[in-house]
Amino acid sequence: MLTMGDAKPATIYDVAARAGVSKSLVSLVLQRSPRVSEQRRAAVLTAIQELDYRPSTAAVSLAGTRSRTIGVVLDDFRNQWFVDLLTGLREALQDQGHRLVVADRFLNTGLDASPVEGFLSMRVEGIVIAGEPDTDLAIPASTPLVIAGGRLSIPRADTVANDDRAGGRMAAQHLLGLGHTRLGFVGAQSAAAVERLAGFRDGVGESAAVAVSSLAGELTEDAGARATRALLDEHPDVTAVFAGNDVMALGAMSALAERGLRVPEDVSVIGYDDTPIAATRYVGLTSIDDRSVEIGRGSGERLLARIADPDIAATETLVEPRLVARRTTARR
Amino acid sequence: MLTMGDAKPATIYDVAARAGVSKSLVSLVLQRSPRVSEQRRAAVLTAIQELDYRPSTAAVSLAGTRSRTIGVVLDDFRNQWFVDLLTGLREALQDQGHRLVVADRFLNTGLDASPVEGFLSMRVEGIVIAGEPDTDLAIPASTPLVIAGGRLSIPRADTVANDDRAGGRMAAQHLLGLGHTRLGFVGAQSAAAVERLAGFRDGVGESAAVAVSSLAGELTEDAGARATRALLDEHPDVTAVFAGNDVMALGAMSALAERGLRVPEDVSVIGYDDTPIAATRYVGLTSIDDRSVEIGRGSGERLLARIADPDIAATETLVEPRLVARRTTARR
DNA sequence: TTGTAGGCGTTATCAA
DNA sequence: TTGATAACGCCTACAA
Repeated sequence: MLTMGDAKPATIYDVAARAGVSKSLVSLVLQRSPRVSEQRRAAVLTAIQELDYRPSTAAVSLAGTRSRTIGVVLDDFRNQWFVDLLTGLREALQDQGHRLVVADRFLNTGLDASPVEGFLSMRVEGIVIAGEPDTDLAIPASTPLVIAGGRLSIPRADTVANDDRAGGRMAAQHLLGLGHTRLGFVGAQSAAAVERLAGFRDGVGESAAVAVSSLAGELTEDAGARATRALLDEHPDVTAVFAGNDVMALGAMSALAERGLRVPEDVSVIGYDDTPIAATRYVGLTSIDDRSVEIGRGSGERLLARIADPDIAATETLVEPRLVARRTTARR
Repeated sequence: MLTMGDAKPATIYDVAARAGVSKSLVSLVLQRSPRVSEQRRAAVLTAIQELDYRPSTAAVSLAGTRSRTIGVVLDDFRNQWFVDLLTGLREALQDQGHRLVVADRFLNTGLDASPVEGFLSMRVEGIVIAGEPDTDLAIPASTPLVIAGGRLSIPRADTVANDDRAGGRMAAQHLLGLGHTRLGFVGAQSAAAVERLAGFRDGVGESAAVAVSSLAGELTEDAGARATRALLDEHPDVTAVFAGNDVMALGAMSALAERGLRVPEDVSVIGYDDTPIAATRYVGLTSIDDRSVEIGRGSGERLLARIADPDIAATETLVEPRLVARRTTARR
């Protein structure tokens, strides 16, 4: 790592002086204006190099008409799905010259009441909320907003989310295709899980029996284990379990192991979200990929559209998920 | 979620006019100056409320002497250890009125050459680099810098990192305490792994035999599996395996399963980093907790000290790790 | 305790 | 194609 000495950051004045031009000229070069002679441009560019000049974002966004900044609110950095979401957002936004600023719900509490407050102070041009938005967030109607991956829809906000119902159907079809006829579902009373179950039932149709064990509360590993134990008590004959998400699927696998049931020889297990844990070879969990990259890209595009024209009608986009077959599901 | 109408953000002028005072007075109230009459303060505060006023961070940092912003560079959002690191950093920094801005190496590429470039443009007061820093990062000597969790030390940067050697010793003592005498290590040629192995050997001393299977390259799950196979081929009698990190430990467990060896009945396994995966009940991996929260807190404190006095000597802080015993290690 | 005025580093609007 | 000059929204002496 090189570390170069530098006392105070150079300003546009320094650059102008060194290049022997006016500050306006420097500004034009910075904005890649074509109406600058090659000669002057070169002079400015080398001055910038020599002085290690970097425009102050504060000054830029204060003087300019737009901040070129998008705020992304994550519910929790621990939920890894945001990684793919960001990838998609990047593709859609930063290539268009927008800067992404991410914060989880707790990042700057104490300074700002909420990450949204902070973003508004930064005069972001738009906000992406990843996941289920807090119901008490106060976002001015004038701020373009898109909910990525959440099911709760806000009047003036675009929504881009995984098609949970379609995912449920895919899980069903996968298991039916493997010859399973006695299926179980373990989940919780969350909006997503409810949709996934609905799709699952839909996909199963009359072809098989579905036993459901759904708990109130969180979709945790522990809940997955408890729900699975209850399921097995009631329906010891199930040969496949669809879990509301990957974490619950892990819990299900623990519970199955406790009963001496092997996965996938005795019971197949399928999760949802295709988290990194599912993708490890040690776990190798068959799962439904919610296509977070796509959700991110779609969210970014919607946001750009709304920034361009704030008055367009809000849309609701559903992204088709994809099944990733691994080691935990097998032919009956 | 409430969404309030608002066309253009209110400025300090609007607030001043509404409260019937000067902008300076408003500014004083914003800075919680005690030299303001209660009466005026109240008037300003209600005006702020009514106008939904929020100071522009751009204007604040441009006009003020300090940006009150710290940049945090993560190598990759997928490495979950940054979550705890941020928790520690928050405790140390944002309570002191500093705003945290996080970026991984790719977040704003295309706009800035690197996240560091972006931070310098924001005129951050300090930078925290999480993990191993890129060797070609150009950071002005005038910017306070601390490397959190990296072993590579930079001349003028403070370093706060996990004591890998101590962690290795702990792993050894744990296994010896459980009665194991034929130990294996699977790792890779990374700085961290080398230290961990050194500590491991140190902790074992003359009490047991250590077989090493260390590959070149990355510390991946797959490498862990390959290294473990090689280890078992050479030393089929090992009863415990210490892996360079949790991901490799997962690979080790896969390889053991392939050979029909049960964990922990036949072979104990211990990882390093105490990642979320290790903490799941399904995996239940005994691991060394590198105390990322502590590293974050320590990094924040060092950074504050360096911001207060840029000329203090750089320090190197080692944080004592902690062993977390779970299901994958058992008495011989 | 409160107000006035200048400046922070840019962009934007005019002239030249 | 270039250069003055006025904003942008706030902080900070300095004055009152």
